[in-house]
Amino acid sequence: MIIQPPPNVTGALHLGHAQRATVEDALIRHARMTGRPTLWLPGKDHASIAAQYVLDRRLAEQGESRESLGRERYLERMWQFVGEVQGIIADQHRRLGASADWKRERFTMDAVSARAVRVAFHRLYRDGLAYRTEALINWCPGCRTSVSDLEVIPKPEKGSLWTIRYHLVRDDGTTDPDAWIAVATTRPETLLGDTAVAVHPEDPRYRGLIGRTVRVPFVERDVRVIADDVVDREFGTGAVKITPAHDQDDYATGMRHGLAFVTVLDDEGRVAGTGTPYDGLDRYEARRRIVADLEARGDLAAVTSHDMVVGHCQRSDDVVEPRLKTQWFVRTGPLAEKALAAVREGRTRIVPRRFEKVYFDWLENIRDWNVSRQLWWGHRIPAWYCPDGHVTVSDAEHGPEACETCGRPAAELVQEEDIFDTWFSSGLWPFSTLGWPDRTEDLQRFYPGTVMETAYDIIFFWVARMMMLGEWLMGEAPFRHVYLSGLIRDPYGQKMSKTKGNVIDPLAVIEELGADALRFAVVYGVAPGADTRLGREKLESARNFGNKLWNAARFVLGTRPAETAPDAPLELPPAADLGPAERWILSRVAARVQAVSAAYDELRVGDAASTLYEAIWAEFCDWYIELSKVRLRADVAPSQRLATWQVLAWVLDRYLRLLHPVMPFITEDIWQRLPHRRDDADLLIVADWPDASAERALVPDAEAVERPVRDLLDIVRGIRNARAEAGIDPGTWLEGRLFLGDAEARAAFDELAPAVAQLARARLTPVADREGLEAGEALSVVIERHEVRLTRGSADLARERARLERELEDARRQLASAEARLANRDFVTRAPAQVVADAQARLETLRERVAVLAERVGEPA
RNA sequence: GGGCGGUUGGCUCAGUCGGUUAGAGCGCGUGCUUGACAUGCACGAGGUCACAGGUUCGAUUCCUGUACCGCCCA
Repeated sequence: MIIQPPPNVTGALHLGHAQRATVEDALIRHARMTGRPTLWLPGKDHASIAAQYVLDRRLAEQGESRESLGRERYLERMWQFVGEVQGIIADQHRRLGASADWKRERFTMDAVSARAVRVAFHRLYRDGLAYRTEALINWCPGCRTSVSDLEVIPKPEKGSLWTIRYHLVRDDGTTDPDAWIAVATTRPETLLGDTAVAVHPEDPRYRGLIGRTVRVPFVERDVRVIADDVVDREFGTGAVKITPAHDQDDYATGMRHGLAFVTVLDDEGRVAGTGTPYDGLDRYEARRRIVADLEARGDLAAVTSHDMVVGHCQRSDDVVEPRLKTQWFVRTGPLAEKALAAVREGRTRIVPRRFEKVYFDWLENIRDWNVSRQLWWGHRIPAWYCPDGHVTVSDAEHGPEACETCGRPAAELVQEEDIFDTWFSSGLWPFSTLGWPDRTEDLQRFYPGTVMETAYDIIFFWVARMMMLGEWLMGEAPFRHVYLSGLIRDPYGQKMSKTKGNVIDPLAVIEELGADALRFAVVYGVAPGADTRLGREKLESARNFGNKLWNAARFVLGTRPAETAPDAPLELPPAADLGPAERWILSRVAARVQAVSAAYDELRVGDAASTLYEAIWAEFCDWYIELSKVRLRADVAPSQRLATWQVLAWVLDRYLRLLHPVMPFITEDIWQRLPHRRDDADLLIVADWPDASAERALVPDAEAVERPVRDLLDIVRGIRNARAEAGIDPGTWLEGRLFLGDAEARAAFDELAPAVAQLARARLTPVADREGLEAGEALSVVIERHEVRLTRGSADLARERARLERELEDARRQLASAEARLANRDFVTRAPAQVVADAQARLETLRERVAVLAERVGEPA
């Protein structure tokens, strides 16, 4: 069960979505094939700020604005706009092959969500966790709303540090032109809201000034010099102005010292209410004027350039201003405690594990959650105020019937103008999508979910909030696993962005290379929490892989023996008709089924993809298909030809099933053309997942089955290498003799001789012992306990000798190292017996190899 | 300032509980119209596993420190 973290309703599919959707889809498809009940619930998020930002720009093009329309008409336009674009992202997910339950698609602004928001807030209010107060919040003058701490992006900037003189006030109320305290500030315009000057209590420079009164320029406000040990004596002059209504630290200082809080900026970031000529000026214009005026009156003591960090709005990039505002807050302490416990107790696991620390740190230091936003697009806070100042919070669709406190009728109540932070409704998503607060069948069946997948940069926004609200309102964490994916970057490790122009559009990739290629490329080899670099090459190699699979399927389908009935079911031949190569590939398949199943179970989709790439390309195509060609030839007994083809079809069927979650289109297409078992489903998407133990039961002893064939394949490789090194044309057939060092390999060769000959382009006559190899000057290939001697005069014998000498030298070096190791008494006595035994066996093999090679080269061993 | 992650062939990344012989893809070189596939096949070159110490019979792997890169938080 997976609830899709809802993408922004106004957005378009980007690679991050594509990657997450692919992982989620692969997990869901795997679960579906294993017969588990699955639900993948898709949705869209209304994204207040982002949506308003987009709509406002559109409106501006038409010469309209939020203000000119008014709230009601603005919202009409928004719904209209959302109606136009809301299908886009879902369609794009469909094109990617996302097998979500589209009938249940949900939207954070639909009626069910709206009700969930009201009920949740009412519950929190009743539980004493929602309250309204005036507090310092982050204000974005561009978006004209408060924003979350997380939406304020600190950016380093070159600024200035202005040193300003505040003159001391004499007993007669006039200022002393010759006595002042110089304060340093990066935001001189805020001096209009200063209500104190602070120095460090132990700073000898200012000890005599503590308690004195100074006058703030322009507003002519008299404020005291206070002592507070948060003041950094090293910064500037060691004296700072205190603006409690416009600075986080000053706010705290103001609270400690009981200072006045004077607001001097309005919603648009203009100076307001100061009674000075600066009123109505933009904050930066006011800054310039104030600096100039200070200079004119001789109170600007110094200006120095200053490196600083300034908070910008994530959405509009405006500089965020701290401001006092009356807002609704959610008390996070009790919520965070539960959310922390769920992970600490292992009820929810974060993958990869190291992100648990990030989650803990954040929740342990969380501040109360400011849920009010001064926007229109979103869920309006269900709080009503009566003329006497009473507050009524209601979860009823049309609001309360009367004031909860004094009973005044609804008509006299006024609803809160503000809406909820988008993340409030997102936080309810894991259960609001299932019908909460009703105890629906879905809710009982599918809550909590299995996996929540999202990018790690969104752990606080989504994961933490869903955890808090799920624990509190449902009494249970909303998911068992939190899977954090990494970010997709360009081939140089840069984040993709439109301004950099390095964006890859997933839809263009789907057009050109196909959805399967895109899916494979974005999951191939990726690990949870690790960023991925994606470029053209990787996309093309994913496309090539699909092409390879397609061609392999063409081979299998095209070599179907005429004897097989067209509707013959997929089945394996009797064990007696299996050759060594067939047993080998079946054993390899069993290992892959095991590995891929484990990978999906452990959410390692990237590993599943890599494993299959290797299995299908390097094992099935490069070796088994090549081996099978010989056994499909017309001169082979029909029963064996049939058996071979059945194995080909069987293996292809297994790999199609294993690959289906990642590449659903091509696997389904091919699978439809293959024969099936009698009890198979009609569609691969709902076909059975292969069972690892059943596959293994076909060829129980993996090592006994695989080793002889592996040895023969190594011999083929060795012969190819020797030929190439000796400069023999690859088309030339060679004659040779083959000595095999063990009975298993000999038995395998009895059956595979034609295939080995074909692959190595060499007709090999087996001999009983090494003496039988003597056949004049020619190529020698020494593999493990086996040896091949090729008689062919066209070889460049000097090069052949050089190759053998190189091999001999290499073998001697390895032998020396093995001997040294075993000569070490500490190793023999302290290392585990198995390791020593392995080393011993290896030593023997190397000795023999050195002896044989030395003899071939003509040197004494 | 605190925390996290990374550093492995030209590039991108794997590397199991520490076992001596470190893998893959791309790129590169050589040769191939071998009847599934040139989006391909075969073969090959290329790595003192960032650096310095430590633990160990043995370290790419574990520990400490250093350098550099990236990210998160304040």
